[in-house]
Amino acid sequence: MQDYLKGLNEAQRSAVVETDGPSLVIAGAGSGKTRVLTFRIAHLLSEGVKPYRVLALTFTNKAAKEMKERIGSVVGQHIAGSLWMGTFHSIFARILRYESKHLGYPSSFTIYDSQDSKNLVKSIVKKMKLNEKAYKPGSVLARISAAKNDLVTPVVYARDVNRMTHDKASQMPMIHEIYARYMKECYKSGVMDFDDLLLNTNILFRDFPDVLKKYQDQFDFIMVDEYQDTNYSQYLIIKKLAEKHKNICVVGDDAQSIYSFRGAKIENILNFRNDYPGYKLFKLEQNYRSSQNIVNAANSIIEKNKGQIQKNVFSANDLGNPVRVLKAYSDVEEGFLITNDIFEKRMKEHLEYKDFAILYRTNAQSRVFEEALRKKNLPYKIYGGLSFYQRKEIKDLLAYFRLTINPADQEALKRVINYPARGIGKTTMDKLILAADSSDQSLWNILINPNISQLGINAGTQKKLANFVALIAQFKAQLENLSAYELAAEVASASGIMKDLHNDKSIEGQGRMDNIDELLNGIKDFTDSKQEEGEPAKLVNFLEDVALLTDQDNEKADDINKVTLMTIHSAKGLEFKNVYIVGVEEGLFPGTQSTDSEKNLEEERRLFYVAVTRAESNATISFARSRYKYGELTYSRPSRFIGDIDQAYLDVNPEDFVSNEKPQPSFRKPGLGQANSNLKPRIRMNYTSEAGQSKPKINFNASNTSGLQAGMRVEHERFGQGEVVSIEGVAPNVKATVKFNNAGQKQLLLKFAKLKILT
DNA sequence: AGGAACGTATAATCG
DNA sequence: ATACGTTCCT
Repeated sequence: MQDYLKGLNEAQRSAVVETDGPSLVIAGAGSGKTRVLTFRIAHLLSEGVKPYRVLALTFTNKAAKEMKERIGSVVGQHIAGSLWMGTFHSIFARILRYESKHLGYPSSFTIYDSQDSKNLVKSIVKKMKLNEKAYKPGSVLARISAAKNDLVTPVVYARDVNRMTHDKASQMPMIHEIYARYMKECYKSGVMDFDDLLLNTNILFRDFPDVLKKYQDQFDFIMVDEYQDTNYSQYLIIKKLAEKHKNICVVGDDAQSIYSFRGAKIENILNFRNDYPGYKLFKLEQNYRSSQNIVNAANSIIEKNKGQIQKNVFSANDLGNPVRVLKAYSDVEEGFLITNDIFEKRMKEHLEYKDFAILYRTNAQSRVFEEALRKKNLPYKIYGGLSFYQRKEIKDLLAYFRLTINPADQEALKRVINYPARGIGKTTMDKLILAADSSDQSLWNILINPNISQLGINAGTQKKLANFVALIAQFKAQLENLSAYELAAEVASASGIMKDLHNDKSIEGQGRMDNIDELLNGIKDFTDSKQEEGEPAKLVNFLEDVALLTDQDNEKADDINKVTLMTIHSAKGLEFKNVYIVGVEEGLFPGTQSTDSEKNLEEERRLFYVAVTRAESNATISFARSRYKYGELTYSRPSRFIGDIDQAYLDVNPEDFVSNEKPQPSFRKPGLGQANSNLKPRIRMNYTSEAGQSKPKINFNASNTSGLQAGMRVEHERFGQGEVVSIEGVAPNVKATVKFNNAGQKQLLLKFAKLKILT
């Protein structure tokens, strides 16, 4: 049973088996951190700890899902399935739904994404008649977010001298007031933003000790991954939950702390010893991922930072190749150089596309690489940027879903009340909003109020409003009866979205239609698999998942073997054989915003460290002497970070570093690159190539499973072939446990599962 | 009310 | 460069 301990080194093994009391695991890059976490949880479970008494917080949903599967393969999927494992946001959203009544929220609260938040801020600024030039929604929101992450409420904010001085200095003295109104509007609309999920959890635990006690009792063991990137709000939640049993294990690496811009406090990991005296310290220092050259080069970078936890990361792998530095004259040439290199290396070394990743500082840099890759016909996938769920047509449909679940959701209402066009315009909306504000009610309440006729809206428009209300009410009435897919399909057609897109015969319109199809297919998949596993598969459940998705959670099956393009931030935790770090220039990496303080610069340097340590065999750094920014040609010098790398591990042409030479604009031949690059519609490959991919195979005919018995071989549409382990339950809720060859062990409800009996 | 045409501000990193 | 907002016209 304890075979899994055999493959671990000594430090890893201690970190796995010493589960009592507080532990701090300092995990250097590539040191097998995920294995340790996985085995530690599996170890707990195999010792008889109940899965629902284990809370494990990860950084992304994807990480949680993968870890769950790995744990499941040791202890069984059904056990792993009952773990409280997920991101902070998803776990505490779940708790907040159970406990929402304490806070006066509906349990069906919906979640604003950052665009919704921005729109709300914008409308508040307008209402307050503030200067819209000075109060940029993004900046205002950043201040509000920072306050929330520090658990500073609007009242406290107004008394906080530091914050107020800061706001005055940046010409936005009224932020505290915007903040107060923002909170009020969210409350009124029954919505939370991302930060609220954590803030409200804190409020819940602070004001309702019984509730806190319940969860303190429940969670015997708590584990937190990427602890160096937790903010104060997250820190305090964990601290309170761990207070009773004190079985808390945090894992992290101070050298990889890269999220201070969203409130992460590197101090949380540095001060762990003060919070939990008597803690055990485990240091994972052997890097199994990268060659010696890469580890050494990375070490020489991070050495330039001060105040770190002492550690000695080393590699016992091959020496490997030095870190290579490439110079390009322009951003376009950079694209060609890198893609050529990938093309040739793949041929020469018989590698696969998935062995290559292009990492950049900002999403805006992805474009030239996309174009270069496309010209060379190399398949690629992009993370970040405009994700699938941020597309207009998708957001429109999701807004209908949100409104169906929570009609008070104001941003959702504003978004779709006149889409597809139904003759409800600005004038009408202004009247409604005025009424909502003066009576302190949600827009929806105004709409369903019989006194609506007194608002001076003409009879024709009133009729249109009534129709809209009836439409949403009709959807709402079906929330319980219909599955997620059934209701979603109904909403898509009855709302008129399908018809509207169908009428648009342009290429873009066609693409939008495909996207809606794809979303519906995704919901179908969601519904099928939840039903098969005997879990709720209503629209509410789908929306819950979608609201908290990250870029990385959208990966498609046939996206696997492609070149990866992503920001360095999203590459954290991942690894690739060959990594290209591009745009390593002053003013871009480090960015101009980061060069003003040593603290910011150190974070940028950690980011660079993270980038280099993603590579297993080869790391290549490139910079361009000129590039387009905001549509303007700019010139740049190689980044100071390149100089941070010890020359011994570097392969660079010294001539490229004569950085004072005058850049030569003539290198960009007009007509090449930029000029002819707008030939094709800019649709991302990873979404175009597989519209309809998830549609059920037509010729899969499921067998009648009434006579299914343990030991039989079966085939499943998505999970492939497997063997029935056991059958339990009485009709119609018979459940089969099936061990699939590739997908692991699953429990399936026979009334939903489509299984073909093979033997 | 709703669309076309024009002007302008904009892109850091994320759940 | 382009996405977004405003203005103007129907």
